[in-house]
Amino acid sequence: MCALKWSDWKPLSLKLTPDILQELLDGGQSFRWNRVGNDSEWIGIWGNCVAKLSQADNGAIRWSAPAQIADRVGSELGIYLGPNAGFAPQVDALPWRSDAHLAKCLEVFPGLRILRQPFGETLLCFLCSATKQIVQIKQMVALLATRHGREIIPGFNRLPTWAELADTSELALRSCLLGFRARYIYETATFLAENPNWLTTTEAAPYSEAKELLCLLPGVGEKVADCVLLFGAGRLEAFPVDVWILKTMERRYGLVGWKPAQVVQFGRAHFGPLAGLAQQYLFAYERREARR
DNA sequence: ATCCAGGTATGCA
DNA sequence: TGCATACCTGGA
Repeated sequence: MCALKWSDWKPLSLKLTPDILQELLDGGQSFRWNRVGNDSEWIGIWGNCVAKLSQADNGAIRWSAPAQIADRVGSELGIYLGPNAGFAPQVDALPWRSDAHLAKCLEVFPGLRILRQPFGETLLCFLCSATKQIVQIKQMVALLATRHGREIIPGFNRLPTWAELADTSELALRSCLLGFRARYIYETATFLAENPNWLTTTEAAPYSEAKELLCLLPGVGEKVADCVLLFGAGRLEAFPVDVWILKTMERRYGLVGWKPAQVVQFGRAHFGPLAGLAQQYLFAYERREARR
């Protein structure tokens, strides 16, 4: 066995505080980033990519990847992390001038962005997410990769493709800690195996049509569909409403007793076509308050 | 021990 | 259309 060779560290035009980097990588958008040791280094897997991020004291972030795939990872990382300039123009277009709470959230998490993850695996991850905490979702996803995904480089597996999942069984999936989600994932896999272009078509469809299509899949409701479109297709108009956003809307916006569907309407009307970006800041803020 | 977790589908008024 | 309940199971 030979030790894995990593490429030299290269700079990213990304600079964040450590806690905002954590919020970005491990705050519920993605589920395959972990700290290396106990310090300022992270290792993550997405698609066929493996990368390490390292943060200097001034917040500047560098990346490295296994030498033999470093070129590819380098260019994919640029897509994954979003535009070099970040989301500054989009953030500025949010209604923070007339919304003091939103302004506060933007101020507390400067530089927070929306990841652009592979569509199919974002769907898989959020099918795992129903009534589970991030830690547990990460366990499920890790088991899926270990048991059913192919090796990218020694020690690192990608997630199984939908075709590969269709070749497993509901029972095999249940043993990946999935519980009742196993049936959803298996049935979705069966459907996608019979409709090979479905995901590609859906990803390319206009937002509302894509959302309707996703909601046809077993286990996919409004919330999951919006997460998949926001984190896996860059659709910033998607406004996922989970318990945290419900709580935020109740506590900060006075929408006591509103149901998720009503909050979705409110969000789109109040925050506009980039509502999903606002959602991420509100979400991060509410969770931080809860931990205090 | 017991309770809950970033929902969704289903059954019943 | 609206509301309650079941669904799995590892952690807190």
